[in-house]
Formats: sequence, structure tokens, C-alpha cells
Amino acid sequence: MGHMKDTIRSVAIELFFKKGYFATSMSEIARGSQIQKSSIYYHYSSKEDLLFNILQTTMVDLTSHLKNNLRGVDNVMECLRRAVRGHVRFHLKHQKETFIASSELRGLTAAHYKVIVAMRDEYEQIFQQLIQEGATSGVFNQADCKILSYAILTLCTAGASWFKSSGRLSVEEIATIYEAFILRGLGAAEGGSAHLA
Amino acid sequence: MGHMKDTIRSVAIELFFKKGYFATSMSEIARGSQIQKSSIYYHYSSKEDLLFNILQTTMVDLTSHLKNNLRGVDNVMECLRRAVRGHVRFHLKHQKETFIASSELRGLTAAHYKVIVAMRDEYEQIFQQLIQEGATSGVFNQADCKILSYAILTLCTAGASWFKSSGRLSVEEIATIYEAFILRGLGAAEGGSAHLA
DNA sequence: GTCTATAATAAGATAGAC
DNA sequence: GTCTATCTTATTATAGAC
Repeated sequence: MGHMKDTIRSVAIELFFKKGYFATSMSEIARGSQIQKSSIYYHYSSKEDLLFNILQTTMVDLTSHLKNNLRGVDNVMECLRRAVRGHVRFHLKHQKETFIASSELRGLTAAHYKVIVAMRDEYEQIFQQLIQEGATSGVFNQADCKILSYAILTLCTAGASWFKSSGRLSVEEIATIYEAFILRGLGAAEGGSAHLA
Repeated sequence: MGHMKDTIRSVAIELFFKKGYFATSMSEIARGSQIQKSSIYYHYSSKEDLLFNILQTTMVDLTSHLKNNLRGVDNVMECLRRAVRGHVRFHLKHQKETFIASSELRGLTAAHYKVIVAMRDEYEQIFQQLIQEGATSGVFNQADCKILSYAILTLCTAGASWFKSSGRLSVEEIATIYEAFILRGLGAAEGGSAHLA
């Protein structure tokens, strides 16, 4: 990608995060990129194209991040542990993009919306399968794995709405707090077996 | 409140929920209310005034709902149990308003923003105190009560973004799933004491 | 309390020069 | 690849009749 195309993209991310997609105008993006408003259209065909570009890249990166984290691991609890930590890390390290990805889906055209939601569903299903597998094999308590996967994912995703890298806690500390809360919530005791709880 | 003032309000809630605050125009609200666009300004001084009105009422109701639920109860675990169930119930029963309240704060003027955030902080502090109290008295595990209160609240709030009253699970069933997950996550065992986990 | 009419402005997007 | 200029349309909000 060219230099200006990237600049426009990162200015847009900044503004979409701070003000929201609809409240951000092409003029503001142009001003931030130090270019004329019309010049943006050389790089992106529309404002929505810019949003879609951001969301698609983010979802591709997020999913491959998860798959990399799980590759070669077969223990269910360890998989979920890594999935949760990876989710938290990715969301806190790409705070702005992931916040946009979780709050600006309504800005997409119907066709683009379908694409992104399909990617999100694929990502969520990996978590649901892990929770299901853990429940079936007795590592976790028996419970509604769909509701719990939503709960777990939104809980961590929400971190991206208040996290400050200059704040009290580091990414790893937050990941540890979430990991402990979630695994305990699922009924996996500290030591590693469920029947203690 | 007069008849039309209420109609406008509920049409606005419907649209803000479905399309978002910025993506909703006064024309659409007028059309939905079967009135002329200019007539809205007899009832509300601006679009932002309408948003503020919705958010303020929602926060007042939410807070008094919580306080009613806790009145006269002194057991910490029972308090948190009621607080969680009440939070879930309120958010699922007032799904649209609470979704707007959690996602459209950026639409407010600086002054109105402060008012709503202060109300939200007051509400969150009640949860933080309960978690802190439980940790100090050994009913819950020792942990970061600020992070956990955010986690717990967003987890339940998120229910309002996917809940369908025609769906598979009832409000009470969802409340039960969340309650179990959260209390277990905090280290409070099923039976009622923490040291089993 | 609701109407018609309109002001004032800003939006997203395109045309065509350089 | 970026510019200036402009089109088209939508927006929030107000004025004043009824």
C-alpha cells in the first residue's frame, strides 16, 4: 500500500474511534491527512469503502492471530486459556480498530455487512467449540456455550473501550485477570480440574 | 408528559437503537411520529435534547431499580446476586434504551455528557463496593474490583445487543446463566462459601 | 400544538485541469 | 496523485401563519 493510502486509513481509524463513523466527515479525514477531500476518492471509492477496508483487515488479522495461538495445542483448557489471552492482547494492542469493528457494523452496506458478520461468526465458533468440548469432556461445567461465548468475548472486547496504555495495569496483567475470572466462571478450578468447584 | 411528546420519544428510541443516533435524522423521527419535522421542536429543543432525555430517564430508572433491589439486604453475596440479576433484567426489559445508553454517549454535548457519566459512575460504584466488600470479608477471591466490575457490567449489558424476546431463552434463564458464571468467576462456590473453589 | 416554507450549512461524491 | 471547483442532496433548525 502506498504512503498516502495508509495515512488516510490511520487518520480515519483515529477519528472513527474518537467520534464514531457517522459523526466523522470526509473533510475531517482529509484535514488530518493533509490532503484535499476529493483526493481521498483516488484511494478509496467511498467513505464506506474506507470503513469496510478497516474492518476486513482487522477481522482477518484477528482470526489468523487466534489460529496461530491454537496451532499444535490439543488440551482444551490450554486452548481456551490461549484463546482468551490472545483475544485480550489483540483487542488491547489494536484498541482502536477493534473498537470500531465492534461498534460500527451499522455503517456498512448490506453486502459488506454480511462479509464481516460471517468472519465474526467464524471467529466466535472457535470459542463455542472449545467451550462445548470442555463441557462434554468434563473439564468445564455444563452450560449454554453460545451465551457464554458471547459473554466471554464481549467482556474482553469491552476492555478496548476503556483501556489506556498509560494506565494502572499492563496488557498482560489485564489478560491474567480476565483469564482467571473466565476459567473460574466456566468451572475450571485453579489446579486444572472442574470437580473441585 | 403529553401524548405526542411520548410518541416522538419512543419513535426516537426505536430509530436510535436500529440505526444509531447520528445515522437517524429528524425527518425520520417525524415520519415515524406522523408529524412534521418542525413540530418536533415544539417538544424538544434539539435532536441532542431528545437523546439526553432518553439517556437521563434510563439512568435514573436503572439506578433506582438497583437501590430497590438491595434495600434491606445485608449479606454481600446475596446483594451481588440481586445486583447482577437486576442489571440483567433491566437491560433485557429495556433493551433499546439501555443499548442506546451504552453506545451513544458521544452524541451528547460536553455538559450533558458529564451528567450521564456521573450517573453511570455512581451506579458502577455500587457494584465495585460489593465486590470489594466480598473480597475483604473472604466471600470472594481477592482481585481487582474495578476491572471486574467493568467486566461484569459490560458482560450483562452486552446481552441487550443480541437479546430477542422471541428467542430460545427467557430473561430469567439468561439471568441465571450470568449469575452462575459471575459468582463462580468471583470465587464464590455454588454452595455459598469461597474456600471450596 | 401543528402546519408550510425556508434559511443556513454541511455532507458525500464527481469533473476535469495539472 | 493531487488540485480547484462544483453538483446534488440532506441535514438541523427557525419564522411565522393558523
